Amino acid sequence: MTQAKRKTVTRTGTTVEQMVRAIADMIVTGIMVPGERLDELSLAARFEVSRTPVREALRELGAMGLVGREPNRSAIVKTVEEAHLHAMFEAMAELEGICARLSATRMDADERHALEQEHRASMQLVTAGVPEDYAAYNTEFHNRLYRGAHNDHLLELATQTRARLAPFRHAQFRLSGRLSKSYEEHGRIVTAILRADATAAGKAAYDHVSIVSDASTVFAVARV
Amino acid sequence: MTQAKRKTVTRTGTTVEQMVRAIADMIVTGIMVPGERLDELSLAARFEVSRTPVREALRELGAMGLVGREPNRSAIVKTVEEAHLHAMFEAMAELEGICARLSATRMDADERHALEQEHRASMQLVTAGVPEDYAAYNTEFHNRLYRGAHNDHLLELATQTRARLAPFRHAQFRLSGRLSKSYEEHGRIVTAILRADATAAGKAAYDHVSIVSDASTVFAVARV
DNA sequence: TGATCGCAAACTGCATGCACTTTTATCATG
DNA sequence: CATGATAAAAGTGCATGCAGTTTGCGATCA
Repeated sequence: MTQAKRKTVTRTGTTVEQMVRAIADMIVTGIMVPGERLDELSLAARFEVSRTPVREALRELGAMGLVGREPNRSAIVKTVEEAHLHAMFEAMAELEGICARLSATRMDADERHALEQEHRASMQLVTAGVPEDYAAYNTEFHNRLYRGAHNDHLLELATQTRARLAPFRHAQFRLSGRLSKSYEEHGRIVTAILRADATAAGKAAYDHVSIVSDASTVFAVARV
Repeated sequence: MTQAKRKTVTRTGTTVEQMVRAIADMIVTGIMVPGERLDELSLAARFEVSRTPVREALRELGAMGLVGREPNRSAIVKTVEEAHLHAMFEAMAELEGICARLSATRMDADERHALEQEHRASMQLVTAGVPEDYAAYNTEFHNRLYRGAHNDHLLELATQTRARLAPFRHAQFRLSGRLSKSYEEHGRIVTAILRADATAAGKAAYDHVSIVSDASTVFAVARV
């Protein structure tokens, strides 16, 4: 049968897909900074492949909006300039609002139960005060909201937008007090959803993201 | 397809970009039907290029969500199955609603004026009764709404979603009466925006898309 | 000194080739 | 006659090569 080459058959498919993920990760985590050139030869060397798969990966990253490409010019990590950053946070807030609103009426009993349980459990993380741990939980919380809307496309848009904003939201939980504030805001969202109060849920989620936006912008401006 | 040799520099970018556009167009206009296989060699022959740029084009179309790709398998025109179709229309409605709501408070005088003028002018298209012409105007109308929100990211999400839905919305204006109905609904949106009534604009746009959704679903189901 | 031109190195765009995988056609077997 | 094995054909994944474009740098000249 097929011998699993060196790249074992983890859920990653082709070489290109692995590279897309790897590069996207570097951009999103800030290892690669906006404006940085991504020349094909270096990347090929770095990943120990030829230029062909690198080119395909860059093409895909371009379509994803993470890198900019112009003919006969190196791909560059896209600068999310301030205006667009604000736009993205605003869009994110709207999307979260929609997801929460729909979740309020569409989540089934299991989903509601899980949401509540997890939220309660997260209180420990707040008191523990480890930003990384809470950030991980936070991501899961929001994903739960996106899934709760029972709308695959919305899930896709929200996930995609969130991924692009990740680098700018990275340090938010280090701000003093933000951790417990976040917990409180989550609480409002959870309560509204459990009550099936769509409007309240939507508003709570919208506000939640807006606040994050304010908190993060400082950071983003400081860094870029 | 006979003018591949010399690329007229100005108009289109690279070969790949041209191909992406061409293929996307074929999918969107229904020339290529969902499920159809897009094998690299045939496309290469068709466009008189080698497989390399074809592969890159398919990669990009995959990222755009128009074609599905799995390792070692031909790319296929994506079937937007019914469940997801409904999800996408719903998401589209939400996005349009947001754009209209934001447009109501953010459009500047020029934009408002242009919106109104164009809408008025479109009445002629209704009486003329040529679905293709009205469809073209309709696209422009909606783009105007997206831009009016003054939010690049939202614009991107809306454009992207709309592109994916295009094949399923294609025949809507052939339905008897849909043309003038559409005009009326546009009118409601325009009026609300000119009045800067954000809530009304949002609702009108949401409803407008929802109705299109109903009208198109019949078509989609019948065809797929 | 500084600006400009020209050339070579670096890099991208695309073609071609080969290895491996999937699909299809053929044929043997119950 | 259906079924399963199997080999050829078709197709994808990636490497390599070459031509054209961009870029960096040094020589030339005002």
